Amino acid sequence: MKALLPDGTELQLDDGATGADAAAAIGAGLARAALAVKVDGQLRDLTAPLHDGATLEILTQKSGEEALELLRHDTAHVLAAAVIDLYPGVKISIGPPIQDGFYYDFEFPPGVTVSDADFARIEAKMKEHIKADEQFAREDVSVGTALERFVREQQPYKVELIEDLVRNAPADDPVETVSLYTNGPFTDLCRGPHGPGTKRIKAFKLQSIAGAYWRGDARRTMLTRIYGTAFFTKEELAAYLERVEEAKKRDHRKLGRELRLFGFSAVAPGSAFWLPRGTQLWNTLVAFTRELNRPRGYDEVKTPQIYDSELWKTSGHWGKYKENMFLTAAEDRDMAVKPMNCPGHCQLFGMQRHSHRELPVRYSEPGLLHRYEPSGTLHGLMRVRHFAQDDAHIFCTEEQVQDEVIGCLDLIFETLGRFGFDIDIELSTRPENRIGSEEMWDRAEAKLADALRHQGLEYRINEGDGAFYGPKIDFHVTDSLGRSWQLGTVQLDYSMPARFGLTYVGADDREHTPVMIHRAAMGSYERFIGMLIEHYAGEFPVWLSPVQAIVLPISDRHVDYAQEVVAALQAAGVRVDVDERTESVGRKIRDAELQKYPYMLILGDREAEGREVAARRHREGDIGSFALTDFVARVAEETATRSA
RNA sequence: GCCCGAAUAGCUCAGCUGGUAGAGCACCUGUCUUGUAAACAGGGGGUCAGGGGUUCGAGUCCCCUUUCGGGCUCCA
Repeated sequence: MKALLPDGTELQLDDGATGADAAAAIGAGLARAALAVKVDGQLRDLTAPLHDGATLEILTQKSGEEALELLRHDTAHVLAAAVIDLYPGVKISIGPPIQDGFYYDFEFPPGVTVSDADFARIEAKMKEHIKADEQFAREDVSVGTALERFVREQQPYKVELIEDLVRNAPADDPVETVSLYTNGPFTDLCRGPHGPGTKRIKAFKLQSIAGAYWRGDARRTMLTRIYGTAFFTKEELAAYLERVEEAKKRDHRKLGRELRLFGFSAVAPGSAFWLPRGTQLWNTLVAFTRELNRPRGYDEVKTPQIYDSELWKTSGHWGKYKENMFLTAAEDRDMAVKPMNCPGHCQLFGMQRHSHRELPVRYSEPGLLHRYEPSGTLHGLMRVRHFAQDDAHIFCTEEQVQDEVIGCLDLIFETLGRFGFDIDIELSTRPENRIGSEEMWDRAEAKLADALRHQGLEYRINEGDGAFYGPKIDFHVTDSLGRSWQLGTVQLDYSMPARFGLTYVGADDREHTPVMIHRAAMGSYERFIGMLIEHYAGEFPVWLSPVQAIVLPISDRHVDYAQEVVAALQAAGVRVDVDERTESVGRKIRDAELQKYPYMLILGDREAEGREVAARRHREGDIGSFALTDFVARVAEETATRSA
C-alpha cells in the first residue's frame, strides 16, 4: 500500500503497516524520534495500522505544540501511575494537557491530604516509571468490559465517564467500545493518542496543588488537582520556569507597592487604597474616558450609592444577586449599595419625558460600585469588591441599536487600541437563568453578531455566558501569567427598560419602550490599571505616568534652579518631582530609575548657567541637553497627543 | 464559598529537632556638596496577623478566626 508524505513523495509500505513502520521506512533516526503519526490530519498512536492512500506526517519533538501536548498528556498518566503507587485507594478522574502543562484530578482516601510538600516524593516515583520506559499500550474494549473493570477497581469517576459517553452518543452512532491506555501499573480510560513510552519525558515538574470540583460543578465532590508541566529537554523546562519568574516581576500587586500606586488592608478586603500616584493614574484614565465620550454624544451624570431594595427588585438584581450585594437598612427600609449603575440610570431616564427626537440618550458615569464578591475570588486589582467602571448606558430606539452598538465597538477599539493590548472578543449568548422572551434573545443575539460582522471583527461564541437581561460582547486580555480577564463589554438589554416602565414618545405620538445598551471600554478602572501595570511592566508611557519627570540637582547649590525648572514644568501641566536629598547624582539616578520615572533632569552648574536641562530617559540613559523651554514643550506635546 | 499553602521590622527574607528575635534595603541623625544606576558613620523600629490551648518554657507544636497566595466554582 501507499502513503503520501508532507513533501508530496509517496511511500511504499506493506499492507497492515503502522505509523512506526512508516517512520522506520523513512529513516532510522525518524523511527527513534517518532512520537505519534498524523493520518489524514488525525493524530494516532504509532502502533495504529495505516490504510492505503493515507497522508502521513510523523510527529516528533520538533513538531511544536501538538508534540508538547502529547508529551504532557503522557506525563499526566505517569503522574497518575505514581500517585496510585503511593496512595492506595486513590480515585482517579481526568488528566488532560493544558496550556503550558497538564493536570490530573484525584480523590484521595478519607483523611489523606496532599500538599506541595509531597511533590518531591511523587516526582521521585514518577522518575522511576520514566526510567523504566513503560510503553503506552492501547486496548479497545467493549463498554461492558470497561465498566466491569472500573467497577471492580472502585473507580466511580471512570464509570461515570463511560456511562456519560454512552448516554451522550448520537442515536445513529452509539458508543460500543472505549479505549484504555496502560503504562506500567496504571490503566486509564483515555481517547489517546500517546507517545511510544515514558522515557520520552525528559524534563517535568509538578507545580501546584488545587481543589477542583468534579465536572466543574460546585455541588459535587471537590477533587485534588495536581498541576505540572513537561518538556522534551531540561533546557526548555528551565527556560520556561525562568519566563514564569520574569513574568512574576510584572505582577501588578508587586509593582503597585513598589511604585507606590496602591495598597491593600485587611480592614477592607478586596478594596484598594489608592496612594497619590495611583490616584493620579486613575484620574488620567478618567480624563481619557471623558475625552473620548464627549464627541460621541455622552452626557456624564451622577446617581446615588444606596437605594431601596424595591429598585433592585424592579431591576431583577435582588432575585439574582442579593447574596452578592452589600445590604443595609435605614429606618426599617431595606437598602443596598449599588453593584452597578444601570438601575440608577433607568431611574434617571424615567424622571423626564423623552421624545424620540432626543434619542439616543447616552449617560456615562464613573460611579463607585460595591459587590460582595466571595472571599476566594478576590485577586489584587483584578477582582475587587469596590471599584468603578468607565460605564455608560444608551437608551435608543430599535432602529438605532445597530449604529449604537457599532459606535460602542468603535469606542472600545479606540480606547484599548491606545494601549496596544492583544484582545480576544467573545459573544456571550443567553444563560440558563435569564429574563425575557426567546424572541427577544434571538433578536438581541443577532444584532450583536451583525455589528461584529459589520466591523469585520473575529470573535468566539461563549454559549450561555450572557447577562441575565441580555447577550453581550466581551473583550478579554491576558495578564502577565496568562490568565484571561474581561475588560470592555457591550450588552444589549430589552428587559430592564420595560421593567422600569421607561418610555419615549414616538413620531406617532404614542409611548414606546426604548432599548438599553450597557457598555464599558476599560471595564473597571481597577482591573484596567492592574492590566496596564503588567502590560507596561510599570514603565508607563509619558502621558500616563503618574509622575512624568524628576528633577535631580547635583548639589545643594543647584536646588534654586531645580525649583525654577519644577515651576516651569508645572506651569505647563507636567507632573514632576524633585530629589533634593544631599546624595550623589549616581544615587539619585539609580533611585529614579527604580521608580521608573520616564524623564530624569540632571541639573548642575552648566544647566543653571545656560537655562538648560540635561535629560535622561528611563532605560535609555542620557538623551542630551535641552533648553528648558524646549523640554517643557516636548513633554507637554507628548502628553497632549498621548504619543509617548 | 470550596481545596492546598502562607503570615517574623515599611520591603525582601533568616531564625536547626520548642530555651523569650536577626540581616540587607528603606527610614532618622551626623559628616560629605557630589556630573548619568548604590558615599561613610551612628541610630530608631517587631505583643513574631489576632485569639485560645499543650508545655517549666511557644515565632517554632495543636485548634479557631482574619487576611493573603495558587487553583476550582462564581463574576450583573
